[in-house]
Amino acid sequence: MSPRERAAELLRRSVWLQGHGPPLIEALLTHGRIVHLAAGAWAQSEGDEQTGITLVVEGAVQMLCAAPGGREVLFGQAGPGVALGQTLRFGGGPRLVTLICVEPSVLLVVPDHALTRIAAERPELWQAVAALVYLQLRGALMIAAEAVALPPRQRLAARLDVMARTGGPTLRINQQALAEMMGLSRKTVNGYLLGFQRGGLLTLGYGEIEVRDAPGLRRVAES
Amino acid sequence: MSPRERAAELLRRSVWLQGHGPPLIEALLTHGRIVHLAAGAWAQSEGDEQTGITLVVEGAVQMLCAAPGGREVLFGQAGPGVALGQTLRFGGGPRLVTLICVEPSVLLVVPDHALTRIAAERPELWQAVAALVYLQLRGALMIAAEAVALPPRQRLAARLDVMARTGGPTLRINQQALAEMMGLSRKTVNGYLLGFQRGGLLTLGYGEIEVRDAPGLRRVAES
DNA sequence: CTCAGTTTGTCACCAGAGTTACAATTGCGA
DNA sequence: TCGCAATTGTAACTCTGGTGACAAACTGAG
Repeated sequence: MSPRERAAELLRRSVWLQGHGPPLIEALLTHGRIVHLAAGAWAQSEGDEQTGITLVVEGAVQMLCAAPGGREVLFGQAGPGVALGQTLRFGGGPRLVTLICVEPSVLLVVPDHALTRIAAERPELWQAVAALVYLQLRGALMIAAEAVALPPRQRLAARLDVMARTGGPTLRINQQALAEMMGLSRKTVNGYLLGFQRGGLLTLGYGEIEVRDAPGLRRVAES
Repeated sequence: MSPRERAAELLRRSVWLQGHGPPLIEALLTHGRIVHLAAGAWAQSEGDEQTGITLVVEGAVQMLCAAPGGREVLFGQAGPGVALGQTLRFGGGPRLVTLICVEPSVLLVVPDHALTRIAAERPELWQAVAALVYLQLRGALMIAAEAVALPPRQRLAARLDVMARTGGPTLRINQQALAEMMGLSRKTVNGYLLGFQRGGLLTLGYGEIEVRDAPGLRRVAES
């Protein structure tokens, strides 16, 4: 299946485009651009390409966010089907989210100017964009709520549960990256993971985690 | 000044409505509803009123978010001018954000069905909604990034700086609530606040904090 | 097959935040 | 004016997680 067909399929399944029919999908594919990137590559190169909608078609990208002190903090990892919307129109400042490929990846990029062009004849596009951004807001709020409300062990369990639900039971992430995005040390994360494995909730591999009992993880998170 | 005039003024100043002119503001005021609420009252009562756009016109509301385990966690406090957009259209589940008045407040509530009605003749409304949600996303991401990247002291300083910038230098919040939304104990927060006060960064009062040196707080956050 | 680089598993030590409890202060209403 | 409730300031103790360092296991390229 060609990347374009794969992207069309992912867009058809996406929640934020539900109810808008094929024409909008067709427009996004026509005005957008398919880009192939190597592992370690920045997703947004330069120019106005850095704002708009980005859809992960194949591979996986890490999402980083600028924090005070000029630090970039890892806060998530996205696989095929995940879409990100961002814009620089408000407040200026540095880019909100940075994407870095963790493996060779294929992305569909629809820059801001392309969105404007599509919206000229299909104003309902903005409703879909609002829906997309709202879904991201939900995710970000959940992360923030977990971070302030849950102790480390529960937080880790909750995050693994979310990742397993959105990207399948096999998580391709190493413990170093996982620790970074939880705000914990690798040692601590490793300790809890081994505990979860002893409890049969998951299986640890080299650079991957196989979730075996998602409800069990949720129970840990809620305890 | 009447609440309606005050709301109109706040909407005119709002970033997310920039570039859309008075007609949209007029429509929001016409189809929306001004509600007066006592301290401690829930902002969203029931029905579909609970989704749509809510603008704080006077007073202050606490924003709570559902976390795993059925807990509601406080993650912010909003004063006049702050707008919140939410919807239940995607993914169902419980409401994303709950608003509770901390003092007698006046809100402008524009429910989902009113938005739909406005958009019927002004499709550009959805662009404004997308912008509003995007601003909220930015805020939520900053909170999440701070929570995972900064140690407690820096995190507190960063948050105080943000609050002072969005709501003026006089923060009307008690240390208990502040501790809750930072995920720290009151004792810890109290200790750092006293330290900041000794350094001349702020002044502590009964149930309020007067920020005197926002750049100083930012320096602490980035250290 | 071999080797270099990456990832995981483990240790001892220590700084720092949580907990519980109580006293002092402030604001508000009777 | 006088209490009552809310809020702030403070203490001793416990315990969890961070740090730095190292060995073992695994992967992939040559």
